[in-house]
Amino acid sequence: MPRQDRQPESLPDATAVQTNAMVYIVDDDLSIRRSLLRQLSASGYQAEAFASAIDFLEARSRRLAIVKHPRPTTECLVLDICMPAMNGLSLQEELARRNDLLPIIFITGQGDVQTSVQAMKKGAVDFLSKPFKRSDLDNALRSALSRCQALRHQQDQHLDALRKLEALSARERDVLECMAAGRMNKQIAADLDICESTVKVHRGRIMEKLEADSMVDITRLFDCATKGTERSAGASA
Amino acid sequence: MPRQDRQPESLPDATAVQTNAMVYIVDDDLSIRRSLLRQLSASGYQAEAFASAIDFLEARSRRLAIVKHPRPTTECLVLDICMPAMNGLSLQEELARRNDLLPIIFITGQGDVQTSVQAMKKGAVDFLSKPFKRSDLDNALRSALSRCQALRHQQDQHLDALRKLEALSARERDVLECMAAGRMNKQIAADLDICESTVKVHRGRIMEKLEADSMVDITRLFDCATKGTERSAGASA
DNA sequence: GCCTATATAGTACTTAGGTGTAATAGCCAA
DNA sequence: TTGGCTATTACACCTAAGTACTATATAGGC
Repeated sequence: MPRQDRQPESLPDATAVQTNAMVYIVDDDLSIRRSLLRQLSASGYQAEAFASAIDFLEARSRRLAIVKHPRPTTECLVLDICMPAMNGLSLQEELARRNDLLPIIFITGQGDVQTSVQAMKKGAVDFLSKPFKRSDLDNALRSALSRCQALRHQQDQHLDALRKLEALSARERDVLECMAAGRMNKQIAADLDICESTVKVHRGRIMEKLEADSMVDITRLFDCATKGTERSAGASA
Repeated sequence: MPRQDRQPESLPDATAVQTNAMVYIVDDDLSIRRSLLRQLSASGYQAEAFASAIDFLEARSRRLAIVKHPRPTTECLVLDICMPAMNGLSLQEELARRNDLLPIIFITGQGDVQTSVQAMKKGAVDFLSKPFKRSDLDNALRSALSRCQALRHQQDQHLDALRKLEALSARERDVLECMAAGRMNKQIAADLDICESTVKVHRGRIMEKLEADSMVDITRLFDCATKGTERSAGASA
């Protein structure tokens, strides 16, 4: 039986991170937005500015609803802390609530220690006080976009694994769990109180549905689907 | 052939994090040290205070040299930023250079945003400005000790995997890599230009040396040893 | 009722993997 | 030089896993 081709599993190239990168700006100050747009453009990024957190969230919901799964660009957010209506920290929290892994660089006029620490604890990439050096922002952008790629790659793998597991029937999942625990067919049969030939049938279907060639593939797929989508930064409030 | 018993692979119990926990204090101000020692004691932690970063590093080197591998206690560091000779950030860097995963809670009198962000970017658990609420410190301690346990568990697994791989001969490692790539015996034989029976012999020895019962074990062990000891926090300067 | 998906079981056959024994050869250190 | 470790190959044997086909039973949807 011919197997499907395996995709080359391309890892992100660290040197070409900002190719086609998109940087969002959220700041209530028009002059700051203009200045950032200019600078980002000059540094070779695509950029889009929003005057409020609400505007940004709306645009983001719309965009994610349209393009859905295959998000081609690497992206990050440059976010002002102090804004009327909804401030930067609230926007950060809302994005986290939406499970949106968009990396955030905070910028602020009069930042205090407590706010900056709070932002960093919740996973911000950097926290720059105005006025900041252009190189500081560039470094932060590189870091943020690189993190975006890494997170997206990890999340894509996780979602792909989950999607495949969902294609299994309940019984097949039972068998898969036993397989991932390193049990042999006869042991699985005893565990589930069925006979070995049945286990073999399930196993064959599992291998087919999961597009796996070997127990190595099965183990990696299972572990990838099983581990939570761990946030790299400590998500303690 | 009877296999060795497998250890129960006990995961840290999140509710009992501070059992036997050790908290180190580094601050040049005697009154602060005394006050922290009192508070930590009252909260049920073991605590030890040092007047300078140098003192602490010396004590730590001595201790790690003696007890070596099995470090029984969960531990973290409460560290002042502003100290003569070697300040808190430098101590943080030195610990990172030593590959010491000790989680750090910074405390400071007159902290500025830049310093706090720098500390957080390098993986600090929290950054408290004096005077801070007792509950803030307690929360930070819980978070730090929990991170300590998680990191240590992860590091122990990684070191154990590496130790086992080192027991393999060069050729056995070649075969192991092919196995971890999901290759079959005949393919491995072709890859390494040896015959299949030889591959089987290597494979048997590998299973024995790695104390593995199945390809599931092999895959997990290999992946655990292969992945770098990733620092969870972004280690970008 | 018919069709489909699923779970179950059995049989027969093939391939892959693991074990045991034996033998040869190179290398290094006592 | 001898002894030990490693790598290699061969052969025989056994177990585990995978495949193919058939068959029965159940549940749900049209």
